Amino acid sequence: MRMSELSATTGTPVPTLKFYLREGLLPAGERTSPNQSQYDETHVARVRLVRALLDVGGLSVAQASAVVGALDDDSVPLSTTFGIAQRAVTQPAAPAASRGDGAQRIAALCARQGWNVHPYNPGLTMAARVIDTYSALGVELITDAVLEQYAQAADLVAAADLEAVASAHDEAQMTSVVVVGTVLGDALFAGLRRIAQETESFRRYPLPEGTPAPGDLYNPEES
Amino acid sequence: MRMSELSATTGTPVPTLKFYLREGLLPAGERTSPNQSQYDETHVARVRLVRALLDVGGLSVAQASAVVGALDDDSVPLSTTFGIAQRAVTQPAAPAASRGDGAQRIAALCARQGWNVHPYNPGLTMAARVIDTYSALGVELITDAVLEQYAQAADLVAAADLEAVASAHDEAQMTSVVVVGTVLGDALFAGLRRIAQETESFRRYPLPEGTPAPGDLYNPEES
DNA sequence: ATGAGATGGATACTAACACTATCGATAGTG
DNA sequence: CACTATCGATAGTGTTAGTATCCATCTCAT
Repeated sequence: MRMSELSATTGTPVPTLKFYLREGLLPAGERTSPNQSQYDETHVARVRLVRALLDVGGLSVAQASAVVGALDDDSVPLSTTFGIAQRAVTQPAAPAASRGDGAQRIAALCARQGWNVHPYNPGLTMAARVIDTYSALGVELITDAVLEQYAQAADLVAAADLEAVASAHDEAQMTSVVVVGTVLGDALFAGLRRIAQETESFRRYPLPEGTPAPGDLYNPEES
Repeated sequence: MRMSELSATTGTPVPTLKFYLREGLLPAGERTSPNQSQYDETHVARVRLVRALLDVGGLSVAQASAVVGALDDDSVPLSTTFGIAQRAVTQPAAPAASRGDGAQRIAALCARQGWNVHPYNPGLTMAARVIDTYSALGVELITDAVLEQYAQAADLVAAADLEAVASAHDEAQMTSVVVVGTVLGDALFAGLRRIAQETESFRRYPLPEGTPAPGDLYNPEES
């Protein structure tokens, strides 16, 4: 398969493919002559993966590059692949930026949940930062009860994630599922959360008669 | 309070504040003369909110602008504020882009979960798109069982979200909690999910003796 | 075999985004 | 009354994610 065919198959312009080659997102094809290369199905899959990470997962090119780098490195045991994928997709927060009690609250939550996690896990910083941000905004409604309910939900999702990983056919697919799932799972859950929020919102606060439905606020002037 | 003091209090440079004023992220102060304005605590809070949306929530300036716009518009009933916040923070996906069965699967999931949601809810598109993306990547491991576990988790989180909203002191704070919670909740859950994933991963796949711990893969050369 | 079109590699350019800097006219302050 | 601060406008900067152009091959249909 030549580059134009790779472009046609994936719907990605040739200059963009060249860009991905330059950035290391896409491995070079097999060179058949000094300026000819052959691409195959793995390249098609890789381009689709990259587009998924960028478009759906919202990663930057640099982050996506780190992710596919982890995918290509099969020397890493599966147990640690999560960490690599997580670190790749989680932007490193300013380390000493959080001077709130977020870190302690998250640590206490981990203890209550029986979570045993490495201190470098980026989720710790991420969650602590959010807690601190709530405090800084004066929103003190994120009680430990709320936090624990989030934690239970996280346990549920993590169990589902690992279940999906476990049902993979081989080690290579497992790794791929881990990496893809880490990124796409965030988006999937965010979408479901929005649906559940709306349902729960109407359950608690039914619209009075005659009030415009929320869908009527859909702004068609944006299109 | 003058602009320099607002800048000092929030740790945001004066030119940036001017930029936020231009972009409508920050309302103008009370003008005391043609070129003097007074700012108050509401401006301090607003700047902190904007920084939280941008830095922690990862929103763009345009998205943050839409969010604070929804905050400022108190003519909207609370029941629909979620929808506005959601639409503001969810990038509109290409509408006809998904030709997979993601939309049907999500619709079926909603039916099973008893979710009653407006068709314009951005979570529907978002989740459907993720499902389609999994399919396009050849990862067929997101079974309905996995999806349902995600949905249960989403219910849990949504209930916690609405619980937090319900405990707000007044309508204004409620709206604020809705908007902030929609954005920060995604980040909070993502962090907790990473922690739960690592815990669950080690539970299922314990490291063999002598294998480097995942934290040892923490790459200090990045700093 | 030969000319139209594609390819690889290099370089340069562009649009969008989030600031950042400068300017000129005025306003408040010691 | 010097001096800094402010407002509003305009312009410039650095980063990101591509696009575009060139050119010396290379391929393939005639």
